[in-house]
Amino acid sequence: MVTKKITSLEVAKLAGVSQSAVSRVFTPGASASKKTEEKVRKAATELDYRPNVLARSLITGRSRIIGLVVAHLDNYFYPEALELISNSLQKKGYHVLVFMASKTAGSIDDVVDEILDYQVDGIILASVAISSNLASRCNARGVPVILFNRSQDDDRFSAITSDNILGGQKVARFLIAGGHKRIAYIAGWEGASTQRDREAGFVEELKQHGMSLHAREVGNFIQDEARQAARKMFTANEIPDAVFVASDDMSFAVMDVIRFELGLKIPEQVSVVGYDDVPVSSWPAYDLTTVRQPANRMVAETISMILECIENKKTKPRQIKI
Amino acid sequence: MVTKKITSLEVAKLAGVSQSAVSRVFTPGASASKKTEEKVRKAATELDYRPNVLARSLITGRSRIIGLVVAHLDNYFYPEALELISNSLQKKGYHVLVFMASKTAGSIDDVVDEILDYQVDGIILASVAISSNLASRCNARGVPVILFNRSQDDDRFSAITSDNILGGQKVARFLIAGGHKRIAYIAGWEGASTQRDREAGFVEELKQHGMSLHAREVGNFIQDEARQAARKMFTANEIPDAVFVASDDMSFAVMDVIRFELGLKIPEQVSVVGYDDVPVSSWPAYDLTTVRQPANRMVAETISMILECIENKKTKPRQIKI
DNA sequence: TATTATTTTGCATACGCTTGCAAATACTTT
DNA sequence: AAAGTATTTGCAAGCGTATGCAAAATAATA
Repeated sequence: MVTKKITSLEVAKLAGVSQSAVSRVFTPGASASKKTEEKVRKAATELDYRPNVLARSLITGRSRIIGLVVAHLDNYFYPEALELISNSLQKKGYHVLVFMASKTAGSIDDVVDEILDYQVDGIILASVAISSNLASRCNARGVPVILFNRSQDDDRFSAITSDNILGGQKVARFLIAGGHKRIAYIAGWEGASTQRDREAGFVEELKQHGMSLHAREVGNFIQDEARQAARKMFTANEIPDAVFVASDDMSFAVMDVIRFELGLKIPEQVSVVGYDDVPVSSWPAYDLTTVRQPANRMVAETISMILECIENKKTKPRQIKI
Repeated sequence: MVTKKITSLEVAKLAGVSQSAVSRVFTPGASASKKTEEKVRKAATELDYRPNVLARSLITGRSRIIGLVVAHLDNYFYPEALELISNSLQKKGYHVLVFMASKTAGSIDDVVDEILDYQVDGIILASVAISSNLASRCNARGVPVILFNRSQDDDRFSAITSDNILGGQKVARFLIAGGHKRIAYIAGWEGASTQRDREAGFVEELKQHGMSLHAREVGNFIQDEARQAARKMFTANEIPDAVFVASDDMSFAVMDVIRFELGLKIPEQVSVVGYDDVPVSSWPAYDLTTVRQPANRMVAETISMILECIENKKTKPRQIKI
């Protein structure tokens, strides 16, 4: 039960070679003759040996671990992203250390500190903001930080987002084309760049067509608050005939209020448009019109960017819109 | 930019103490005088020093990393569980290394190998089966393995499940009490213990009341297949007046088919009962009757069990039903 | 075959930390 | 103040691996 740990040294002994030889066999790109390689592999299998990644990291300085910070997994856009990210990294030989961050400001910094303790090769922040102080700390340690689905006015790290402004514009055009006159908006958390851009694009495009928001509430990307917002908005004097909700997640809550609490018909009396295109939105019970976030392309971009930063320390951070 | 790494030695120099002293200050339970502690902490803050977890692990043999294998994040029960697990472990000073496992059998073993490379202190398999061979390898290395939401006839590892038999029974009683006569079942993947137990309890309880399944199809826990199953089941000659679906995730697909493809009323013409109680099920658009899986209690039990195994190597694996 | 160019190998050191041990310091007690 | 006890400290070894260097083995060339 208390089985001894198998080290490269034991394998070396059994194979009749030096410890370095064993190491070389398991280090891609190192030189070892066919013959020793064979001997070593045989011994390794026999002893069920596998190199200790941690010890290796200590020397190489690379852990092949990527820290991922996620705020809320209840918005279904994130499980999807997480799955994609983890899978892609796995293929490249990296692995994901997950950290949950409550939205309380300070906690993020603590969390990132913990991440750094693990000597991660890079950090992905999914919809999470980072303090300027912490940013420099990561920078100082040469750990690249990438913002996923959020951008920040700080050129010390890269940010991957979809083109939320364009997305907002498209929704506006869509609703205008549908002949809607009283167009409303339910915002997400106003600290989020995604929220700001979506709204900016939306309002801007309305303006281009000589229209303005008929009503506006804030849902903070939280279903409960979105429900409140919807109740307020749709019990007012003149209710909107269309509403753009800043995330699918909130949209569902809004639709529920509109249909089941207030008894209005969607889309006959009110049109609802969401954002993200999470799987549920295509389920017939909601059948939500929504703006597709190209999650897989965003993830692909994120991965390639973070790997590039890791391989090549001098890569400059970039902000990418998809 | 290429900032030197700050090691305990540098802190020691600055603080005017030995390197061991620094280590002791950062090792809970080690002895250090008030005075040195102060000096060290001051120097550490000044240099922004934090101990290297990896180096520490190399010595202590504990990495404070838990490997978590998840198959599919698209069933919303798992994001929830993942969030809970990660949060709880974080509180205990552990962290989660996530691995996605495609359902293809072999890949699980590869994945677990990769996990072991990281010298994890324990492994949690969420709804994933493990080969017997691998089980012994983990055992040999003294790495506890815990099955979450699945059990297996192998007493080398612990398993945490809810009482799926009881759950199935309850559903049967509920439907019988509702006066249903033609009760059907849509199964999950038949290799899963959760599926088997749910069905066993369900069928058993029907039998107790002198009834048997009116129809049965297999959905494999996959929405597409559940849809197929529903189509087949509800276009037959005598359609069921109630159906128990082995997971919420499948239930939604089934409901969609019943309501929107076939135009039947739920619950007037057909009753649908699911399993898991994922958040969506309580949304009014579905308003699904479902069996609550006590996710937080299951997680709590999982955590306490795995920690116990880690602290105390001689803890025997146990199978727990909640 | 003798010579040179190339590849393979082992030795020894280092990565950043913890920990047993013994010396040194601080605190009690008579 | 001396002896004894408890606490703190530094030294040095070691965790399991990668890697520069020089020696040894092999391949290529003359």
